[in-house]
Amino acid sequence: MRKSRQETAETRQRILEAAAAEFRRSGIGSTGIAELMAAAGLTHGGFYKHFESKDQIVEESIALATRSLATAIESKLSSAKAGHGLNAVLKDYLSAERLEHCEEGCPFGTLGSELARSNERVRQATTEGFVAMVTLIAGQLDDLPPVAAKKQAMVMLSTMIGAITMARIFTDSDLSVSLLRETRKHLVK
Amino acid sequence: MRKSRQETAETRQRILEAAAAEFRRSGIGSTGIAELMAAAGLTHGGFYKHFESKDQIVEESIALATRSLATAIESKLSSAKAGHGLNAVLKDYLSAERLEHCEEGCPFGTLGSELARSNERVRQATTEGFVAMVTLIAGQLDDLPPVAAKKQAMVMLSTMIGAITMARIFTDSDLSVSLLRETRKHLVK
DNA sequence: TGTACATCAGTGAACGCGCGTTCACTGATGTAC
DNA sequence: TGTACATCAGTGAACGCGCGTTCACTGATGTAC
Repeated sequence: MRKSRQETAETRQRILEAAAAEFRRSGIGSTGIAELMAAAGLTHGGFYKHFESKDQIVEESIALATRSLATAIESKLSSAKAGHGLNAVLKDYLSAERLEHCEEGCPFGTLGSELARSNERVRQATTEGFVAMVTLIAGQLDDLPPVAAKKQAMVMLSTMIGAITMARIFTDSDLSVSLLRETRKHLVK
Repeated sequence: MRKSRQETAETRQRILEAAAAEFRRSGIGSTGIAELMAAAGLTHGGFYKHFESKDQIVEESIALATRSLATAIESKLSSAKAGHGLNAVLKDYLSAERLEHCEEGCPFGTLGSELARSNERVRQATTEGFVAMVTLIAGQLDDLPPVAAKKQAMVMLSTMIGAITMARIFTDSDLSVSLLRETRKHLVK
């Protein structure tokens, strides 16, 4: 049952989005092709009509997830009052909702240690995503010269990532909430 | 070829140490029982004479790894001049050597996102390890009241974890080095 | 202390399962005339 | 525009492999007398 070109393209995109969510929810290694295709409403056999390998969809879905995050941050920044953009981003990123919903969360936070062991292309996509987000955040630090702003933004972003990563591990949810709150206070000052 | 009680205990410890290193090097999901037993100089079949399951050794080896890290931090703190303990810890934790040698590194940094998906007991061991390390670091912040010192220490530690996690992902080693350096400067000030 | 038997650490083959990938097949879409 | 054929998205069975776990076996250690 061949599909039209448009349907094929839409299906590919649907698989990609399902993958970006499933990988963030369950991890890259623990998410099988069958699981990810089922999340897109298909059976596993058709996967290879759209992607060459699991490696390829990992790479593309990480790139998609970082682009989504960048878009979300941009929209938070542009809808906030002047001078309050960063605060809005922090409030969103370090919120209880993001803590719970890995599948829509920051791929650096949900997949960090797995990405460090991924192949060159995946790590390259991740690095580029990180740099793009650093640039966005640095744009908000207009009281600093550009180079210093980038350095500061880089530290801020990795601080946020460390906080959400650890908060997701803790068995004590008070501790999680406290870490997110204190991190926000620390970065906002 | 039964072994003496002492030999058996030593072997168990050797397997545990090998596991703590292999899990940090290659990840929990990607490290097989056979691989970990080989690293301890044994074959896979004997594993179940010492541990009930992979889950059990994961839990015990995470606890071991966090204790090792705590010991390393304590030793850095006690050998540094008064008031320079934190700086010594930061210099060590955020060093190029730790960046390279995952197998001896901080289990939070090398395994963070995998730990978040682990079972309750593993997450419990991780949470306890984190709190123990926070207490150590808070002890150095003697210009703050105890509660504030704990909060500050908690943010500091998760900042360090975020930085080493991201630095291990980047394909651009200048970026990694820069992130570690800026994080150190940020935390020392 | 010496002896006979029970215990058990370690080995390597085997089991069952899940995973990434391949393949033959189906039938709707795309294309050439 | 209509027709005949080629293409190919999607299905589900199958393959090969690696993994966690089990098991029969070996021979050295532990224990009871």
